Amino acid sequence: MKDYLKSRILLALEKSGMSAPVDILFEKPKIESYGDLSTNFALLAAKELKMKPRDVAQKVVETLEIDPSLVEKVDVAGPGFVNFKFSNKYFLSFIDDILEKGDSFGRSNLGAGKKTQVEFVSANPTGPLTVGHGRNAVFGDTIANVLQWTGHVVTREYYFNNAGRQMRVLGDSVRLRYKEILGEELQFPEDYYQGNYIRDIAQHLYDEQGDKLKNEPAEGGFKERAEQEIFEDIRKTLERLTIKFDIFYNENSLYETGKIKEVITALEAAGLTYDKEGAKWFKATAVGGDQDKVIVKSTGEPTYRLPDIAYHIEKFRRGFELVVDIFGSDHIATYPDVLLALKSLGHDTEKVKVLIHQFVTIFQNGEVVKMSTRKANFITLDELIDWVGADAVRFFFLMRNIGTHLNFDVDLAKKQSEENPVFYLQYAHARIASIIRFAESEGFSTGGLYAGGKKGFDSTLLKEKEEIDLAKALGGFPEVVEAAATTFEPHRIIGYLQGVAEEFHRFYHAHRVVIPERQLAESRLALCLAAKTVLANGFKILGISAPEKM
RNA sequence: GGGCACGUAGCUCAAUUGGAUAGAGCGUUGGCCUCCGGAGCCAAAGGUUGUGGGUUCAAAUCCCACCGUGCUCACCA
Repeated sequence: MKDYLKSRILLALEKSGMSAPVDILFEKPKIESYGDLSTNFALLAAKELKMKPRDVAQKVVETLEIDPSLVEKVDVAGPGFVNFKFSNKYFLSFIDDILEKGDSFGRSNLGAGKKTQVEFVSANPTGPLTVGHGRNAVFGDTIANVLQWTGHVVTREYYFNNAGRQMRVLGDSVRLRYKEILGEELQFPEDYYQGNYIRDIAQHLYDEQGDKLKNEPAEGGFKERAEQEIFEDIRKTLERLTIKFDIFYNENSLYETGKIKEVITALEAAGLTYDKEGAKWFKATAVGGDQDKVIVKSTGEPTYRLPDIAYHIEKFRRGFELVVDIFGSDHIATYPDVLLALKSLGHDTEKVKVLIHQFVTIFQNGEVVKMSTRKANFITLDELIDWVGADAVRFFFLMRNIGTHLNFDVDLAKKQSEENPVFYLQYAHARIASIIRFAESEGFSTGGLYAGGKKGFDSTLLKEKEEIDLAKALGGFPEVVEAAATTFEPHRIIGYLQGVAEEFHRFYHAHRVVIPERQLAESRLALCLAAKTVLANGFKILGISAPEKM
């Protein structure tokens, strides 16, 4: 529709001897009575044309030729907006389109098969996932969904490191807890992992092997067992949220295949490194960075930057045309160095999209709970799912723009679990399902409304305001999905679906669907089916369930 | 102190990326079930968009200053 209007406007401009020095863009006016679509090109072009905005608009409208069965009214308003009001016929045509496309309605080829990687969660296996990881996980998975719906070929990837100091401490924490189970009195260091899950792992080892491990060294089986159990927990937690990864990428492989060395060599060859105080530095200041950074410590161990750079080079080498990295605001200072190094090695960093989400602040008993994996005072993602359910967890994390600091009041979430906003949407879906069941029990065949490309209903029988409004809302879905993809903001889909649910409930309260006038009933059933389809497709993207009954 | 992000109704957040009268949910107040699901609908109250300047036809949105909050400034990841 936008393309059509644009071409007509360009034609009209030409006919009246004006050129368009600006792009013609459309938007939906906030106020319904202004029309269905609006453009401000006259306001933008006025200066260039040395005319009043309203005159430009007026002239174009006068010479505009538009199919009257699609557009009912065109007028000039305010300082020079041109408003278009569409016909009911146009809105009702959405119903046919939705029923025809079914569960693929909303898909597009915006991404044109672009090979895309979404890297998210990427938590090292040192403890259970926390609420903070939850935001990352749910957001990342949904971004991946949105990109898939817009025609990207997506790989979901989890990057982790099971080597290094953190993991050594983890293993030793388990060892000490194991010793405690054997009855040994000891001082458990404050900077070790305090969580009860460490005790659980130690207990499992004891249950299986008794005291056979009492002389096992810190580096031995304790660490391996801890990693294995914790990873299994992480995987299970993610699965509860319907999150599945295609690849778990181990940082170690970058060392084993010599990729780390290659990066050092490449940076050296580019003259971007120097040695100082026994460490190797990346000369970031030479390529626009604010300060130089260490890439190899004086101990000979690389800092996190080096594997990160190598990992991203691997992403490029593997052929990803779009690389989406998702992490929390605590990593805000780390990625510029990495991008800088990639760029100076000749890689196209435009392909990398870094999405940073702000922290989740947990309130419990009216107090802020500071989260730390090492200290045991964190709320796990599993607990949160137990309290409010997987659908609500996903929905809550997706409702808000990732740029906001999210306040999550656990007590409130628990208490209000039945009045959660997610239910408003799911209720609309379940209600439609119920209507369809009822209609079938009254002898209607909803399956026959649209079968094999043949319509079994007449949408032009729908004339009520609530019917038109609902059809209008439903037609906006593909555009919203595309907007969510281009802006990387899935919360737009939630706002949209709420509007759809609202229009549906309004329609439902104003008009009965299953009525004696058979043809009208069938048309309304088709409208209901279309609404159900849009809701279900939206839920699919968000990763929440579409219940037939509640 | 530097960098990044944020500040919108009592609370949690939106606002089509610079558009026309700033919107939802929760909470508050008042209505609506002979009827396909009342987990719903309708209505009301609630705002100087942190403050002060600037840019233009138009600013919650862009620029500057200040106030406040979070994250971050490692040879930890």
